[in-house]
Amino acid sequence: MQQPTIYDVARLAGVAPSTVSRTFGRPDRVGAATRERVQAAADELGYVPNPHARALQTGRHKTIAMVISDIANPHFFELIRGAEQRAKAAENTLVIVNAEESPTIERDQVRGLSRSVDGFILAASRLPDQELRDLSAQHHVVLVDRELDSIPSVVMDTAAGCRQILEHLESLGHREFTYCAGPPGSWMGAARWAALRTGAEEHGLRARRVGPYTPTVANGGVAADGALRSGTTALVAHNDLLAIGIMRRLADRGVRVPEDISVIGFDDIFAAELVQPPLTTLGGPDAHAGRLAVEMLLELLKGPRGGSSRDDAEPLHHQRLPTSLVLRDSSGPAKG
Amino acid sequence: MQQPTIYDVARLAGVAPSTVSRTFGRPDRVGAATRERVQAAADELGYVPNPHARALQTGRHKTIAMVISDIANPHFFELIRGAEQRAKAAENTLVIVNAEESPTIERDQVRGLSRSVDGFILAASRLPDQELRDLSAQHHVVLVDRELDSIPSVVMDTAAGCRQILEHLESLGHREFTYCAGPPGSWMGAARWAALRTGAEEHGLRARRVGPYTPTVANGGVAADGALRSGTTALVAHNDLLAIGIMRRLADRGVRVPEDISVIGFDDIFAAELVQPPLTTLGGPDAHAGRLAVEMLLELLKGPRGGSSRDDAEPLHHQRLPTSLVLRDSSGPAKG
DNA sequence: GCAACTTTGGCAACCGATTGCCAGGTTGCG
DNA sequence: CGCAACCTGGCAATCGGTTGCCAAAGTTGC
Repeated sequence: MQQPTIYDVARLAGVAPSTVSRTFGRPDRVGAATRERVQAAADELGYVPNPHARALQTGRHKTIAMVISDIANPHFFELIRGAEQRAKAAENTLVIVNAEESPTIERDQVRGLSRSVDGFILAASRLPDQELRDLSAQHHVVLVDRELDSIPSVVMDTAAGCRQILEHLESLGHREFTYCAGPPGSWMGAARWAALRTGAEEHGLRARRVGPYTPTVANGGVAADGALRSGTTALVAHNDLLAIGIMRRLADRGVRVPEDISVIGFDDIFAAELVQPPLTTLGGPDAHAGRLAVEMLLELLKGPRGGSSRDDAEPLHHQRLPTSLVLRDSSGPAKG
Repeated sequence: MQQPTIYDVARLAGVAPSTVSRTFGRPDRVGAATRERVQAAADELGYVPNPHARALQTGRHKTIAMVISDIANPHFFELIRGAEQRAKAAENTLVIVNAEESPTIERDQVRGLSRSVDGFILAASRLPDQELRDLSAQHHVVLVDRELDSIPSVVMDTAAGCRQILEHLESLGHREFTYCAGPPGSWMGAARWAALRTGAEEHGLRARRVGPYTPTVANGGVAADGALRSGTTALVAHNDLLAIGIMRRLADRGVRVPEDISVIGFDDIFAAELVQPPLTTLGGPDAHAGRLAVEMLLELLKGPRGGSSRDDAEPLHHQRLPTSLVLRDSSGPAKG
């Protein structure tokens, strides 16, 4: 039960505790022979350094927290995967916590972890701007799927992505579309709508919006009904989950996809190609985003606050990753 | 940047650090007036206790780790959700780590976290028996989707569940079926096969097995081909992911489901009802399992080792949760 | 052969809490 | 009025490491 400490190791190896500490922390500060003796003793005892004791002294935990707005959303899988890989490569542990789409929970989780981790990656944070600013003033923070001031962030290139969608719709002969909005707190949702609406004109499209809806399959039903009333030929949903829910409802109501109406989602979650018809959706390099976010955070941790040279630091700040529209069967020529 | 400590609070409130500590830890040991002064000072400074310093002294972290064999498997969503809820109710934080289906990674994750958490919940652990025994001798461990010796565990009632599947197949007139096995390290997989095979006879069924396969959609292709060679009328897959992959391959090869062949999965992941045809699958109370696992672990943490009265502790040890077969369209009458 | 320099390893302070023990001040009761 | 029993709150040790500083030992150069 009781784990061995440096003192146990020191006694067994016949050296001082400080020497044991150095053997691990600064091996070059210790003679080769001694180092081996200590190593042997440590192995024999199965010594594992106590991260808390270390953190207490050094202030570094080699741990970073990733707060996910909704862990049940498959969109975050690859993000988590990528982040974990990168973290492990840097010998940091990544802990994942779930915010359940609730700002309150998110806040609590962060508070609770604030002394236990070196920094936070907030994925699709639902926290208000000001709170994020405060947070990033006190802790090391990297945002994913959200951009704010000069807080480092990595997002999918919404503008370019939405342009792809608009082009796609235009080329299929659509004259308008309806956007089924996500939750009010979603920065990504707002960005998507903004990009779609402002870009619509150039593509000769009229943009409408319904919602907001909580983006789950279950909520697709309401969203579909809401959108149908507008008599549109194309639906763009806040994300794939919502899009899939919409398609189910459409099928139930006898509306054919894509013959009667086209449906397009965001994220390219793994279920997107499994549903019937397979969903056209805007995907992005999620795993890469995860890796990048960790990398930026690690970078942030090196230079205490505000990079060395401002010129250097800037380009890292806001990363926009290229997206790609995955064409499947849920989008087709406009009816009529 | 620098977080306030009890010393800061103590100075501001004009008391000794120990009094500040007591204000939070043992409020009744401190006078009402003093308590309020301290509280006010703490609030003003935004004091948050440093969990490491506390852990160093008390040995308790109020944190429990949940190791998931593959975080990309939707099966674990609800488990995580339930566990998180229960943990939060007990004011513990739950950290989730991913083992990526690899025993090595799992081992590393556990080692790395061993001094930072009070206990582990291992979900679908891929570690060999002996290692789990060692682990549970040194730490507080609760198993999910696996049973071993007297290590506390919560699993779905495989035997009963498989009986349901067998009955279902029998009633549809099937005379045999093929089981597409999961990874070799999966205890659940072994348990499922064992239950299916031993129960087959009573239901007048002949059981065959192909595999093992890594249970992903992508691997369903090989599994389908392997199973088809056996010329079976029904396929039972290790889990829904594999089942979905199998159905895709079958569709590609022009085999109709369920007319030509029935497909049944395990877990009832959210995609199961989205695919075409919707998948018949054996589901269980995942969220409940998560809650229960945390509860058992908390219980374990109270009594250091070996409960108070053995009679009390025993019934808690192995929890088997009832499963239910969700009938959808992927299973139907045997061909011919 | 001796001064100057470099290794090597020990001492002790420190990180931020918790907690056993003790002292001073109140209160209660005879 | 005196003494015991409480109630409060402070002192100081402790948890398990890290690290600045120093001394002893070993090298090197002249």
